[in-house]
Amino acid sequence: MTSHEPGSGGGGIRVRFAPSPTGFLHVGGGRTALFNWLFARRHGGTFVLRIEDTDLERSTEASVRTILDGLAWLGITWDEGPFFQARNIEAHRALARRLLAEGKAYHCFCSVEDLDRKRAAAEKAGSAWKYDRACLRLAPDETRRRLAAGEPAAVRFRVPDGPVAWEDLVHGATSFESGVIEDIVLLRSDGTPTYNLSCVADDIEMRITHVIRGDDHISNTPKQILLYRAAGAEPPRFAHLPLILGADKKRLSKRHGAVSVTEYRDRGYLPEALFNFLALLGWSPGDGREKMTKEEMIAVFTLEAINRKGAVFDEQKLEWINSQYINDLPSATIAGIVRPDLEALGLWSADLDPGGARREWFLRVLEALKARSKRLTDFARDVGPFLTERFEYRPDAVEKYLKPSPKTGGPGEIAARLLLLRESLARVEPFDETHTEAALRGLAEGRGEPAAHFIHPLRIALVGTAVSPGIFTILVLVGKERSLARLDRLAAFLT
RNA sequence: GGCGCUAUCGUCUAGGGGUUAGGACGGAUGGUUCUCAGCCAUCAGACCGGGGUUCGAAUCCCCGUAGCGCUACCA
Repeated sequence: MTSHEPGSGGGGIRVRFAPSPTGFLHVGGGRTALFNWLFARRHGGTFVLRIEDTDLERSTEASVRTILDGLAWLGITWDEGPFFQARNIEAHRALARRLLAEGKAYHCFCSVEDLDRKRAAAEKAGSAWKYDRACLRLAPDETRRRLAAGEPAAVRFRVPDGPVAWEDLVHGATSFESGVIEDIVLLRSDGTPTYNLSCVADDIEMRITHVIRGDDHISNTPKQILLYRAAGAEPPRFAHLPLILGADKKRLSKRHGAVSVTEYRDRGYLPEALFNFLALLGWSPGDGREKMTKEEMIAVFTLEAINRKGAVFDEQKLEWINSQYINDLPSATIAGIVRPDLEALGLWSADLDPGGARREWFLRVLEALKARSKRLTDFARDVGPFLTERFEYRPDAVEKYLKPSPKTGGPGEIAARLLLLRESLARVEPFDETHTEAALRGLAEGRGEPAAHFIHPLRIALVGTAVSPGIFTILVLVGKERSLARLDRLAAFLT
């Protein structure tokens, strides 16, 4: 509907996300997928998922699963695939053979050991190493003879001279002198294709029009463009995304903390929040909007608006966005989300289910907890005292409000206050916020004391912490019977 | 070392010849208040350096510097 840009006709825009299944879905990979997805959706294009599993040693099925799970969780849906690159190896080999036949590639008998040795020597001498094309100079007869003798040979691409330039959709004009590019290996001596070959062969076959990937691929791009040309194919457009950085401005990695998408899920982040945060890492709509739905992003997304500078992953901001999303969530939705956690803690019961006797009440508890929750995991942490009598008095709360002080007196006096409060609350009817508040304040006033002298110990009696939603809100939520019992319990604890 | 990319508050960013350089997170202060969170208000906080072009440069160009990335028969 909106695809009238040049290049979008005749088949439309096709992009791909091509992770290698050697681990979890990294947030950097997630963001790459996200930008590809946004771009495809913006232009009514096709988003292809391709698993680059040509490194059989390191690729695992578990990794494929976690990547797929991560994408699905983020709400990134693919139109085609997942395709497994390893299954396309024959096609990759065929391309290499063709280049060989056309004289655009050649056999190389140099051993990995020899190459390593030469490289190390050059490095020691302080000079840059590039493959010396020793095997390019071999006489055709000799090559044939050694091949016939069964000597293992890699296939190298003969990199043509001259500049290679492209108009990067993020960076603008970018160019390399191909003199600095060595003759890359297309086929290893065991006959398996390497990344650059497989990538180009598949992108050609899948008719990819836009390659949107990380900045770390910039130096692969001239090699691949040369390969496209050699293969007689039109190179796609390229867009290189800035890297996600840690606080030290180095590429985000495990030593910076959590880097996997599923890890953020487990830590209580909402997929919409992570998606939103990741999108804003390097891209902005330009009008100051921050909290945006996918649809709003799709409506205004352009690759040109992506920043060229690497962006530091700031978890504080993620947490803030997450709290915004949590606030918008109906408590019934939150109930569904926290249920597994509560079940694990043995705190769930059937009457909390939809339609259950305590359902309404439970939703009110969640509602009360919502404003101060930054992550979903906060609910499981805070909801305990509402569901069970088995909760502890937090040491920091005891330290803050139950220690003897000139103003509040010692434990005996605090306990006496709690008992007075208990007596007064026992008479409150109905037991709602207005009436309980009137009772407590009336009691304090009558004794010429600040209400806080009753409120703080009451909070600890009710939930064990120095922090909670409004005191009368939780008082009503805990309910009369249980509140009175808890006042007794704390009074007993103090004496 | 070589090649490449990048450079606006601590962080994410807007702006792209003339602006009091705007917003958000985080921080600080005040207000609301029973705590915390929230909310409201206010404050502090930036154009890497040097040259050029220009009446005028954060913005365009060059040089430098710094950071990062790549430099595999990994992807």
